[in-house]
Amino acid sequence: MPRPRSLTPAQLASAALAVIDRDGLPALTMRAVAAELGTSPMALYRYVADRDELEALVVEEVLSTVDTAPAADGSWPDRVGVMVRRMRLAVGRHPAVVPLLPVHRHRSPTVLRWTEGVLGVLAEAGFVGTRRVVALRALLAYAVGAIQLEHLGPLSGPGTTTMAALPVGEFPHLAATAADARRVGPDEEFGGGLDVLLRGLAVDPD
Amino acid sequence: MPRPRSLTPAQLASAALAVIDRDGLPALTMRAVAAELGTSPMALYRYVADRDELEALVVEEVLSTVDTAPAADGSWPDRVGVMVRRMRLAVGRHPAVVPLLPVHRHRSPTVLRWTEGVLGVLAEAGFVGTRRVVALRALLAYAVGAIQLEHLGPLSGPGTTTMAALPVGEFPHLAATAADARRVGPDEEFGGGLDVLLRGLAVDPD
DNA sequence: TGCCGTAGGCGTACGACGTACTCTTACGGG
DNA sequence: CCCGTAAGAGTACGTCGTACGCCTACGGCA
Repeated sequence: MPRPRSLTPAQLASAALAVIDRDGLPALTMRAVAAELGTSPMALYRYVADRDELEALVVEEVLSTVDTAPAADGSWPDRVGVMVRRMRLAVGRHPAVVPLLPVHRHRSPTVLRWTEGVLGVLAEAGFVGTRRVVALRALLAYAVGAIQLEHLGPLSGPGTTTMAALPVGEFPHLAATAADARRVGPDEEFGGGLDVLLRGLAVDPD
Repeated sequence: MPRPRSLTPAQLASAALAVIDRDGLPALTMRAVAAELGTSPMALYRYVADRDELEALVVEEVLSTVDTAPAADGSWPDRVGVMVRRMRLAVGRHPAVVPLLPVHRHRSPTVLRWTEGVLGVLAEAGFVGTRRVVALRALLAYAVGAIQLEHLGPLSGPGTTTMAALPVGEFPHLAATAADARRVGPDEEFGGGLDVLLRGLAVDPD
């Protein structure tokens, strides 16, 4: 019988995401999101307990677009590879939220479903017990790390240029590798590393 | 002839690190660091341009303890493994700074020297061109991601317990794997994933 | 020995943040 | 039609980073 709600959590999430995409992560404030929705800052607290919960909503909004069904075709490394790439693609559409992912990852239902999907493929491939735990965590660690590296310090960015200009006497390999790195695109970088990891899983003797 | 400085950047860094270790990362404020040093907040701005630069100082303080000389003995995967583990050990002594690492990593001279060391071993092992770039980035991605996972969402933490209690109907593999995960220690988790990656590099056909 | 220029350190203050508390207001069921 | 309930707005407080300007301690020179 009371007054009905005028907003949905999804509206909150997409307003917050719009702010981030437009003005960057530091611009994500309760006031900015309220303004985006044409409401007052305090009204948001009817929907989220605090700013932290709003961030979690944003993370889930970004991740909710990934297909969590186990990939269907190909060898098991290919199938796992497809699932990891799906996660990367979803994040790539909103690069500015990257720093929020490691912090709120564990609260996301999508991550749970995605993990279940990956584990299903690994299980079919014969991974059990500790070996499956290690495989999953390695894939997760690589995905989290590589996505962050890609957006916080890309090979195409100024860091690489700086390294390429380093004194060759003190940093011979670094200077040479940085020069090489400018010719490696983000897809090649991510896919190359992922392939290395999957190959390692495939030959795992344990 | 002017008045000499009464603090060193190293003193700033270790005071900031003391604050973080004692009260956590959110407690890292200009005011708190100033209090730690018995000075006023604004005095810090004679040494750093802004809070960001203070964070960079903390990161370098933490990383400066890692031995960046190329590991000497063993096969090249063992040698690379030793260097990655050194990085993890240094970070492990100050877990609360983990969220700062991905952001300030590229400014650290220690990271530059460490990278040079790793590249040296990879070069001796025959890695050149794109293949060496991909190998380095994969190692970096794994290290960054695994260290974060370890401290932001450890296998021994509440997240794993929550997953173990998930409805078995909807998440059969996840529930089972989470139960297994409670028996995997952090060293085994990190080392296992690292070994997978190194094995993948060793069989890399390109 | 004394003074003076330089730069270090401090006090004050401002705007923006998250959010606690209180009041007002709009709705839907009797 | 009216009243109970919960939604939303207004106000305000404490904390943050840090801009600005003043005071002061020091080392070199007279």
